[in-house]
This record gives sequence, C-alpha cells and structure tokens, in this order.
Amino acid sequence: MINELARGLELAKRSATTAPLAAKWRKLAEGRCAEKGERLTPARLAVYAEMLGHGRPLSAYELIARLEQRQGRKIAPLTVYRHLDFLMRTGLVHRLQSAQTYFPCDHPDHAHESQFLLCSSCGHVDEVESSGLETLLAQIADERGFRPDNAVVEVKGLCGVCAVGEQD
Amino acid sequence: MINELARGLELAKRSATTAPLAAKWRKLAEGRCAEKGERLTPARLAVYAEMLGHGRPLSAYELIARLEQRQGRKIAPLTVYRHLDFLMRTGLVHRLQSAQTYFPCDHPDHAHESQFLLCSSCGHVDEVESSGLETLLAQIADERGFRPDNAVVEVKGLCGVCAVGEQD
DNA sequence: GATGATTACGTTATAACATATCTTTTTGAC
DNA sequence: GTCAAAAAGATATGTTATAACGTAATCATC
Repeated sequence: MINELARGLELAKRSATTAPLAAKWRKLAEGRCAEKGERLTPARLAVYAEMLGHGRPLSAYELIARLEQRQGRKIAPLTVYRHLDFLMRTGLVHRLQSAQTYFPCDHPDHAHESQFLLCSSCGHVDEVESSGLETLLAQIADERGFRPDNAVVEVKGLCGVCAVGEQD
Repeated sequence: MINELARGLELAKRSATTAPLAAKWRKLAEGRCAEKGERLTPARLAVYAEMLGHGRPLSAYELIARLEQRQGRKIAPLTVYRHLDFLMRTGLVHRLQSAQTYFPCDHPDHAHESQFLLCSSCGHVDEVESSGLETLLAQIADERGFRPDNAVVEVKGLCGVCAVGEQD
C-alpha cells in the first residue's frame, strides 16, 4: 500500500512534468499507433511532447537533457533512442541525417517522404512535400535500374527571415 | 646526417606503402589543388589513393585501419579527418551524410553538386548529376524565400544487380 | 643561409552520438 | 491472481568527431 501510494505520486509527478501537448498532436499519435499496432505509452508521449514544445531540431542528447530537467531524474540514452525509434516508426518524427538531429513531422495528415529546407542560421526547419521532386527522383532511379527504398533530401541554407537579415 | 638518413628511409617506406594511384586521379588532384591554392602532400595523396583503391564508401575509422595496416604505424583520427576535410574542400571526395561514410568523387571533370543512389545490399554508389533535379530544388527553395547553400540528396535502395538478385 | 610567417601534421584528451547486454518493471491476456 | 511478452532501466561499450596544444615542414624575404 505504501508502494501504491509512492507509485501514484510518482505517476502524478511524471505527468505534471510532461510538456503540454495540444490535442491535435495527441490524436495524431493515437491514430498512428492504432494503424500500426503500436502502444502509446506516457514515456513515449512525453518525448513527443518535448520535441513539439521545442519546435527546433534536437539532438538525442539535447533531448535527454531537456527531459531530465523537466522530470528531475536521470534518463538513459538508450531509453530516448528507443522512443525516437518508435516515433520514427510511426512517422511522428523525422531524423535530419545531415545534422544528426530529430524533428517532429509537420504534415500530420498522411505518411509520406519529406524534403527539408534547413536554416543554418536560426535552425528553422521547413518540411516540404513535393510530388514533383519525388517523381523526378523515382525517374532518375528507374533510368539506372535502381530500386529506391527511401530518399534523403536536405537542403541547407538561409530561411527567408535570415536571408533578409543579411544585407544581400 | 643520421637524422637525414632516417628521414629518407621513413619517406621511402611511406611512399612504398601507399596504395597505387592511376595517373588520371593524380592529375585531377594536382589540378584541383592548383585551382584552390591548396597543397597536395604525400599524406593527403595516400588517403585519396586508399579511398580510390577501395572503391566503396569508407567510414573514417575503416579508413584509418586500412592506412595503418598499409603503413604499419598508428594514425590519429584527427589526422585522417583533416585529410578528409582537405579532400572535400577540393571536391575530390564526398561525404555520404546518411551513412557517415566517405567516397571519392566520380565526376572528375568539373565541380558540382551530386546526388547519390546507395545500394543497401552491396554498398555500390552511383553518383548522379541531374541538372533537372538541381533546378527543381532551386525552384522549391525559391518559392519559399529560402536561399540554398548546399543540398544533400541520397537515395537508399537496391542497385540494378542486387535488385535482379532478389526474385521480384 | 638565418628569420619569421604560414600551413600542415602529430598527440592526447574528450565530446557527441549510438548500440549491446542484461535486469527489472509494467502490461494485458487468461 | 498468474504468467508471458513488451517496455523500460542500468551499465558498459563502441563509434564518430572535435578541441587543445605543440612540432615540423615550406616558403618568402632579408
């Protein structure tokens, strides 16, 4: 009974220490899990919420630091890597290959391949979905007898805001 | 004089333990260095030769191991990273972002942005140069007020040979 | 040839990113 | 409640990359 009490307090503490998560994103996560037969645990949701709350790409270790600070306890790297795997499996989060960071998907309504415009000044991420580009890539592959599985397209540069900031 | 002799032997030993390098690639390297005002040292050339000799993407640490074996001495990671930086600066080598490996450029005649078809079965790299794709990427960026600096395009999948190997 | 500036190279230490392995806890079916 | 499977945690290790510092080679100028 002591244990149950302690556990109750622990759970309350954890939920109190989770970043706020708009209903929109929670519903999306629930939907994706239902589709894929995955389970949406509080820990997984907390990681997702943290990433959404940050709004910029996070490295795995930055993410760990933020979660530890919020929850007031140590979190093992592997734990977060597992959460990230889950979030990527379910299409809720992307990995930005060129920066080794992670970023929540901006296009909640459907799974898809994305392309990214990454601002090297402010860190802003613009997630683009160009069917024209996907078609062209498929065509290039096809011409060479290559059977594509997935494509990484990440353009580094300056976002509109930062580009204006620099006098051209 | 003893020192000079020792040094001479050392140099001889190193050059004897460099991977063979076709004249074509050596000329290319010399040309690029001349253009960019870089210096083509024996150590840099040895790394380049090793990569060309291997013919598949190499991680920095695989590269170190091969160089150490060939030269019979220890090589510090940073040393090789500097050589890789040089080779990338001069456009002789590409970094494959999605695999964190390095691969010599296949299109020696001019500097350019490349796209890659990466076989996840045999490791084959097909370096593609599609102006159509570059134009489309530029257009996508422009529509969003984004000023692109450089683009990573890496498609993972099965090369022609491996795709045939699998019964479709 | 001596001097000093510049660039490259070497060594050690450490940061940053990721996975392996094993144990404990939680969950959900029965 | 019992039990098996899934998830999470703890610890150690592997992999990739950079920092900080000192030394050596190269080259222009005197």
